[in-house]
Amino acid sequence: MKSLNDIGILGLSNRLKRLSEIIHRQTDEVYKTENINFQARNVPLMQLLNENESMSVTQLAEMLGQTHPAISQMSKKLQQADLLYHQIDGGDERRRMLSITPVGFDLMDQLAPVLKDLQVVLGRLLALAGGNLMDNVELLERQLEQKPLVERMSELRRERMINSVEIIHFEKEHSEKFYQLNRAWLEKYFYVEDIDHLVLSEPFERIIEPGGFILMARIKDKVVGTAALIAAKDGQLELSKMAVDPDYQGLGIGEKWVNAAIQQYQATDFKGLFLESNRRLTPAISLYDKVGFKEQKSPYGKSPYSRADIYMVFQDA
Amino acid sequence: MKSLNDIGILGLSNRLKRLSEIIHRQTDEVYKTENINFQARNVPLMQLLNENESMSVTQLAEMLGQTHPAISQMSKKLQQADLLYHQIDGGDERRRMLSITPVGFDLMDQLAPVLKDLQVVLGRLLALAGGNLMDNVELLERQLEQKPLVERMSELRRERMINSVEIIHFEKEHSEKFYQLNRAWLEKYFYVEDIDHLVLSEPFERIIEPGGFILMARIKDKVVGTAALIAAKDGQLELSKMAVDPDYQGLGIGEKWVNAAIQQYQATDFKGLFLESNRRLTPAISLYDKVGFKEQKSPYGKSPYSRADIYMVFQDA
DNA sequence: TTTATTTACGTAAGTAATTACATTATCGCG
DNA sequence: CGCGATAATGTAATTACTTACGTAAATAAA
Repeated sequence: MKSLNDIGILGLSNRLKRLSEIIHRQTDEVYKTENINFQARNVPLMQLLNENESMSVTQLAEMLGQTHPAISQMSKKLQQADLLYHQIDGGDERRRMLSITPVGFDLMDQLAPVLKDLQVVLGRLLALAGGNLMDNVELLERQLEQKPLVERMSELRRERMINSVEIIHFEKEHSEKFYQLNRAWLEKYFYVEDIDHLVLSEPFERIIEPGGFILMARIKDKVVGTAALIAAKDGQLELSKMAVDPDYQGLGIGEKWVNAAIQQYQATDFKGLFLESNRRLTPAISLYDKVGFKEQKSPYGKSPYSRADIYMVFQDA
Repeated sequence: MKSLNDIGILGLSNRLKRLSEIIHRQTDEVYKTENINFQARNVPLMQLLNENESMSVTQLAEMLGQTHPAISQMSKKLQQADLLYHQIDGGDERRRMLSITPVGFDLMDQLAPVLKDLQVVLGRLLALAGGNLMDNVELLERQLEQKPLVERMSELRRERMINSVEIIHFEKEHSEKFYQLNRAWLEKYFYVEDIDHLVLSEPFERIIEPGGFILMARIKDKVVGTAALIAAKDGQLELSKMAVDPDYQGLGIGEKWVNAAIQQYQATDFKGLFLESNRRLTPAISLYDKVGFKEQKSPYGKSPYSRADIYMVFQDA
């Protein structure tokens, strides 16, 4: 029969809980055999108060990694047992500063040698387990706090998606998709100008025949992006018609995508690569900047596209 | 303010629990964002059934490390949700074999890619944490199962006690204690013979003056054991009058104690060490054997002590 | 075969936490 | 200086377990 071990890491959480409970139960057992009438779960709280004289409920909750109701309820019971008492903080009337009573200190004194011994015993156990279990647990905790699983999951997918992007050359059957993606992009951010319609509806004639290129981005047979390298004056290429399916935006495809266009340019004899864009598209601009496009004054004067207000030239590294 | 970290290993249990809960909560969150209506806590159970077709409640409980009522309750809910069903085992009418329904399999299919991704993400996390967290957790669990904390604690104390035993030479002020310990021992196992009374009441005159030794075992100013090396015929020494305070018996003092006597013998010019005892005292006999005393036929014939029925001679290693 | 013990499972009750909500005090800002 | 936002606490309800106990089937012992 297959065990949870084979099933793997997902049982980790259960495992941790179980180990925690074993330690808990066994520690309780130790106190019992020592004739100390006290539950293990209260010990960390008492220890903190023993070290710190007096602390508020939320402070304790934070340090013990529990919710404040948990501490509130514990403190209530411990106060009933005359082990703790509280005073209202002078500065803040909401705050109840908890402290240990004389009875509580007696208990702690009684507990102290047992705790010391437990420390030794557990220390030895941990040494057996490589010694860094505590650190590892803490590390994991911090990591998960910084970046929760949900986020890590979407990162993984994003990564996978980026890896699965293929760059292919334009074929006749892509014409419609080319038109759709670009039109959708234009309508989202600007409006479709006459010159757009002209170029988009006849990509082969307007871009490829004059010596340019069109690259399509494909993820699992689905075309999700376009980019065109159009032959311009002075033997230069213009990067243009970059559009990505909205469903796949923000996934980091962009960078891979622009780099593919640059490579394509570098494989040709053209002696310059530039693009025109709009300052409003800050994510795009910063991406261009990142891969090596730097802003310059346009040598052409006014662009045929009214939306263009920035001119960037690729600087070979 | 001092944190739980400073307080140390005793917070381990809490830490583990907390980490477990974080993973749990975050995994739940992942399912939610994936629009899978399922709780993380049920996953290991479903996985086991997915791998194994059908299992009984107690089998599942054992493999998942939970109690059978927990599984019973879970299975009830999962059956209500039409994810599981049960059949009564042909061979054993008490046993309810749980299996996944078609609806359940659909869910598992839906879950599968998410689980795979989670596996990857957690795998990376664990790699960060050194990679052997799982093993360490498992190791600790096994260790604690084999030898619980209570036992480890008493081992620690025993160790400490053995270390704190001091061997000192007999002084006049020990006379009374010497008498008491030996008398208590005799009364417990046998009865006090006349010759005992003679020797015990005048230790200095009867043992030390004729060239023998008396060693006392002391733990923190408390004398807890006696042993005498009595000069016998043929230039031999007889180990005798070994008595340990009942409160300190069974703590492993004995061995240290006998070895001290042997060392004392070896520091002298006596050319032989033997003892007489009774076969009923099996723990003592096996201890003597362990440190190097071997049974022989008594060369003296009948011992002056009627309780003696075994004669053992120390064999130098 | 009868009888005692063990095993499989369920139900009830208890526990230690949680979330959700209510209350009151403090803070910050126009 | 008032007034909404935030913070500190408590209480209630919920949850996911646990232990304790009961029942019935299976097994071992007499």
